[in-house]
Amino acid sequence: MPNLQNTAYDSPVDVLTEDQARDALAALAQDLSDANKAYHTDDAPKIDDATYDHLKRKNAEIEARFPHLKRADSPSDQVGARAADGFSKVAHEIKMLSLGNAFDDADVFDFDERIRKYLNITTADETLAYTAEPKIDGVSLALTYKNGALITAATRGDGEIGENVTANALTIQDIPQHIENAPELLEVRGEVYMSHADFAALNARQEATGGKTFANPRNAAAGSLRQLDSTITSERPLRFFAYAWGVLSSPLADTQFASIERLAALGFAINPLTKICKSPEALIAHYTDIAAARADLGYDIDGVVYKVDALAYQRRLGFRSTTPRWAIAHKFPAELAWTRLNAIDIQVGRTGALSPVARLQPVTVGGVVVSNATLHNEDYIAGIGGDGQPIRDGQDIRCGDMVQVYRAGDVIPKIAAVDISKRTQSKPYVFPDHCPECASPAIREDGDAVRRCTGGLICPAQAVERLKHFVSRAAFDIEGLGAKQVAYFFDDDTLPVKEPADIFTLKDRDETGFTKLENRDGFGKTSVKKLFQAIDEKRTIPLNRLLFSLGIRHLGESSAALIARHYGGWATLERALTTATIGDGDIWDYLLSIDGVGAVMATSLVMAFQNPAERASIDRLIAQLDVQDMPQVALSQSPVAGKTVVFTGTLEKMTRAEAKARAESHGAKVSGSVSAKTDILVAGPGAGSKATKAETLGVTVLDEDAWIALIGEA
DNA sequence: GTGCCTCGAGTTCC
DNA sequence: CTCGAGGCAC
Repeated sequence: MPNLQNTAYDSPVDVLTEDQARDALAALAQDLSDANKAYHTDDAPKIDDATYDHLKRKNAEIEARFPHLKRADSPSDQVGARAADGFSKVAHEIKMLSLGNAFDDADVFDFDERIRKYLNITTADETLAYTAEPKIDGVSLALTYKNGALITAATRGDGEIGENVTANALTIQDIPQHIENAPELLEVRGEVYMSHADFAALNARQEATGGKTFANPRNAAAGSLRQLDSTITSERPLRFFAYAWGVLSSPLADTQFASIERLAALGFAINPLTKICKSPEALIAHYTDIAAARADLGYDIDGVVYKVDALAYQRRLGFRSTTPRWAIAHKFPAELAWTRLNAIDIQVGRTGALSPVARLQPVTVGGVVVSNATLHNEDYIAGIGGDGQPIRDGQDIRCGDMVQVYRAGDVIPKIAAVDISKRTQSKPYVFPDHCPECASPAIREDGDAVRRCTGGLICPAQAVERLKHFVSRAAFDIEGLGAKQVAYFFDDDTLPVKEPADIFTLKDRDETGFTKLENRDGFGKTSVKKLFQAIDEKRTIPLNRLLFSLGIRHLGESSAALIARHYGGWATLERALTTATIGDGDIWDYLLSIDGVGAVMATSLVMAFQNPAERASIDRLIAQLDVQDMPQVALSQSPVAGKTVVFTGTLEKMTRAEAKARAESHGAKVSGSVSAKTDILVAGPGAGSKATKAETLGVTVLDEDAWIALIGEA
């Protein structure tokens, strides 16, 4: 809590005596540090943003007047404090995607083969070339230039929305503020990084001044780029390599390599190890060269990126949901570390899944201290992979074992191997067959890898996880009511929140609460008022979010949206699912006719609405809400939007997969066989029975050129 | 039945 | 980020 008895907090700075100022700075350092800690570690801010900013400004004012009183632990030097609140958001016009991964040579050959198959290019044909360049281990940044002037710099964020760090980017030497002879609009993408030498010097400096040291150059680069005060960023030796582009008013060139060279000509640093390779063998050779040079580069890299060189091919290959088809990252083998497995704990998830977690003797792997690792499931501990094949040479994992840890994808800690020569436990780990939280039997269904608690709604662990899911970002996303808070209310005897509906009755119940919320530790009048306001705001909720929030098994964010769009409103959806029969009838058939919905999902959905206890809980929730209908989907402009299309015969201008992907991007549905539902048949040479059938049914038949003209593509 | 591709669920550390 | 499972095309 702010140290309000300290009068300096409210006194004008210019009347402070030196002693008062010294006290005030000490109190501010303490309060701001507490606030940061609460904000970051407890997920429960003790003071609101306005107060926080006020205190921080006050601190800066006092320091400005009494520079010699500035403390070693001054809050103005603190790294990462509430930075996320400080930057405005920037939407990426073209999404910043991640890349698929290759871990060995075979994956690289597969990549090449996939591309050749998609484009219908044989190995003998040398028109297919790739670029290969080191994958810098830093922070991605998108720089937008208008008429040659740097307008915005945005971090990747979630790929769609990033943070505006323009002021900080302007302080980076490698990033030109003005460029000549550039397209009117140019978005340059690349990586911000810190060299090993600069990283070591920075940490030494931080240590000397009592500042925070960084675990590795990437964290240092990320932390420096996200400083709210750009004068701090300007003192950090950040560098930048350009490797891609986003929106452009005119093309840079017609190959990847030439485009990057063009960026170099415009004044951007590009990586000197970028090379053209004409075969997977050449890619792997360059990878080996880069791996050999890795230690001497002077900056961190975590692999080599391969991209199809011809932009025309890149365009044809297009994108999968989260990655481009025309690029892949060939990763270096992960760093490994040995440590002791102290215990195996079992966590219970929202769906009742029992997940084993390894508690490890903390160990540094890849610059980060790891103390937990996922063990996935029963079979994984026993040494059996998902395909039934042995993993870790079939070795099982026991408590007390020395295990080798790595971070999969440089993030998730996993166990690579076990040293059985150091084993002390003579018996294999026995996976519990009862829920550790509610003691209900935990069973494993046929063909299922996970064991699940059968307690359902009565299992407290499941109930809490369901609530956490309910308030999560893609569901109700109530500000100030995160996982920590829901768990707090779940265990609170005077104001219990046991199911979603209880969240919306909190305010009324608080009126009669024994110790009113605003009088409790960690809450205040303002924060409670804000919380109730945030809850009220979410009483109006779109159908897709509501459906997702219910936490029905097999129904994730995108499937919930799919179902919501098909039914449009709560009343329609509720009526249908309440009266549906599993495996039979019109409603069942309709559910299965939705592209992307199968029997498993449909069963799960119907059961949730027809299980009396679960249904009662849903009804109590709905009584508190105003569920919004889904907006009518804006149909694509294309003349083929909503039409069902079938391709037959030989396609000469594109492959099957490509034709399908492109038709779908215009809103058409592609089917394999001609039926009464078919709108258009695209027939290439050699079309057989399908063409005949189409004519009988009166379906429009087009040749490939006519189809391309129709969808308006050259 | 096999082989993509996408989604869902669970996980770690900052 | 990864694995497993669901859904669908071949």
